[in-house]
This record gives sequence, structure tokens and C-alpha cells, in this order.
Amino acid sequence: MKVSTRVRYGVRLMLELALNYGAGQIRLREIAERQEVSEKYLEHLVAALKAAGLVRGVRGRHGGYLLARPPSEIKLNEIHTVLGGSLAPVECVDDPDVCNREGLCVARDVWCEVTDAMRKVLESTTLQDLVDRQHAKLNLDGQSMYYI
Amino acid sequence: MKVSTRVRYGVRLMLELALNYGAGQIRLREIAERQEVSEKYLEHLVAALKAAGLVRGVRGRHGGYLLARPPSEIKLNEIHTVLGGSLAPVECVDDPDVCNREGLCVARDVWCEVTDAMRKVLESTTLQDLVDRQHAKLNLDGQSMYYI
DNA sequence: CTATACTCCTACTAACCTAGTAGGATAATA
DNA sequence: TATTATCCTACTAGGTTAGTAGGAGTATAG
Repeated sequence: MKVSTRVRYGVRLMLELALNYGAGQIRLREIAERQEVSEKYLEHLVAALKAAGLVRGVRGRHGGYLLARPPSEIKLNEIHTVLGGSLAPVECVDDPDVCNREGLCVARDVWCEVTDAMRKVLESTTLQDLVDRQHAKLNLDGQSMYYI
Repeated sequence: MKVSTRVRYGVRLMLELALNYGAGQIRLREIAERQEVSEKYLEHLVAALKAAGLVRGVRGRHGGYLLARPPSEIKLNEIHTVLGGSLAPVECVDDPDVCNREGLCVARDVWCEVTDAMRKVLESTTLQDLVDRQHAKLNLDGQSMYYI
């Protein structure tokens, strides 16, 4: 049930932009270095995110990328759709007609339930949620710093 | 988020055995024909299921396979584990140390939630559930037959 | 006006994994 | 003892993913 690195990197990329939201654009190279991922590879991902209207690019010197919408209005679900396609673990969830078993297949029903379960999680989580959690974790970490 | 055909075929194969539970073994060829899948391929799957103790094989003439336990005691979760490995969509869910971000990564938290959501569905569904649903569907279908 | 530093675009490739094939050994039964 | 099934090991084609390469377009600082 693996998720592609496109989605994994993409989520982290979007989180970086969310953390920077309101402070202008941020260069791809910066993100690439922090995430220890090839800048060239991130270009592909961010291009798809841009085409989907999730981010905006600012060209030229001191350019970069920024979220097209507030983090609270971007669900993880959307990021997955753009970079990973459908959530459906099997084709027939999206398109029942691929199989001649059609409405009689109980296995399909289960895969639909699995899909819904995943979707619920990813639909109910926004980038803002991640930002909040990140801040919470960093605060906890900051406190523990006193003891080091 | 695709699931492998191993798991897909495997679930359907196990369902066939569940539908036949109590009526002795069933030949792989029979299942292969009904599912329109290569018998040779199913051999691989059933071998794994056997090694995991989910099915038993009866060798020799008139041999075949049967469930090692009642359908009500076999969760779909187990089938997935045997044929598809871990449910985790990213490696760090099972092994947090693969990434140096460790406890600070909020993305990982989300993947954990997704994993749990999937697991809940697959853990709460047994082969018996599928059998019951299948019967229900066939009954409905039987009724609609009168109108055809 | 021009050098710079970034986004943006298209094409290619290596490596891996999955799905599936092949061929036969082993075992039970009629 | 012939038959019919499971069982075992090795191999392979093909598709997908992850990642690279090279350069064109564009806004800004100086």
C-alpha cells in the first residue's frame, strides 16, 4: 500500500510553504536543501502543484513559490490527488465496469471502505493542522532543550 | 496507493475457500478458471497463505485447498499482511528511524493515521463477513431475476 | 541595460518491482 | 501403477518510479 515519493516529498514541500505563509515566496533550492532532496526533482512536483492551482510561482531573481491559498484551506487530500492520483487501491473502486463482476463483488466493497477511511483522514487534515502540530512539537522540543 | 494483484487475487481466492468452507477442499484450477486468473500464478499466492497457516493443502488426486480456520476467524488484515506485507504507506510508519526527522515529523503522524484507518477496516472485516455479504447480494440478485 | 538568479519546460534513463511463465518434483488415491 | 493434484525453484518481460540533464524564459538588482 505504498504511497509514492512524489506524494511524500510533495506533502513536506507544501508544509514548508505553509510554515512560510504570509512571508512571501521561498526558493525551491532552499526547500530542496532542507529536505535533502534534489532540486530538479522537486521542480516536477511543484509544477504539478502549480498547474493544480495549489501554489504560485514568482519568476526571476528573488523568485520562488508560495501557497495560492491559506494553509487552512488546503486539504492533504488535494495534494495527494495532484501528485499521486486516485486514492483507490484497486481500479474498480473508481470505475466499477473494469470488472465483469460489477455489483456482485464483495471484495470491491471492502476496497471502497478502505478508500473512504483513507480519504476521511486526508480530507479532514489541512496544511494548517500540520503547521499547528509542528509548532506544538517544536515548543515541546524547546522545553526539553533546557535539560540538555 | 495501489494494492498489488497478489492481495486482490488473494482476497478473492480466500473468499472462494470461505464460500466452500465445511465442504472439503477445492482445486486451484477451479478457482483459477472462475476468477479468470492463471493457475500457475495462484500457486504462488496460495503457497504464501499456506506458509502463514491460513490455508491447508491436500495433495494427490482429488486434492485441493481449504481454509485452516473458520472464515469468522480470518481477518482481511491477515491476508494483506501475508500477500502484501505491511500496510504502511511510507517506511517510517513501521520504522521511525529511517528518517533523521524522527519524532519531529508531522507528516509521519498523518501517514500513521492513514495506516490506522486502513487497518481498522481490514481488521474488522472477516471472511465470514464477506460470505454473508455475498449471500445477501446473491439473494437480491435472485429476486431481481424474476423481473428479467 | 545587463548580469544574475530564479522559475519553467521537455526529454531521457537507470533501476526496481510486479506480474506472470516454465518445468518439473513430490505425493496421494483410484 | 497411472493419474491428478499440490509443491518447489528459477527465470523474465514489461511497466512504473525516481531521478537526471540541459536549456529557455523572465523578473529584478545594480
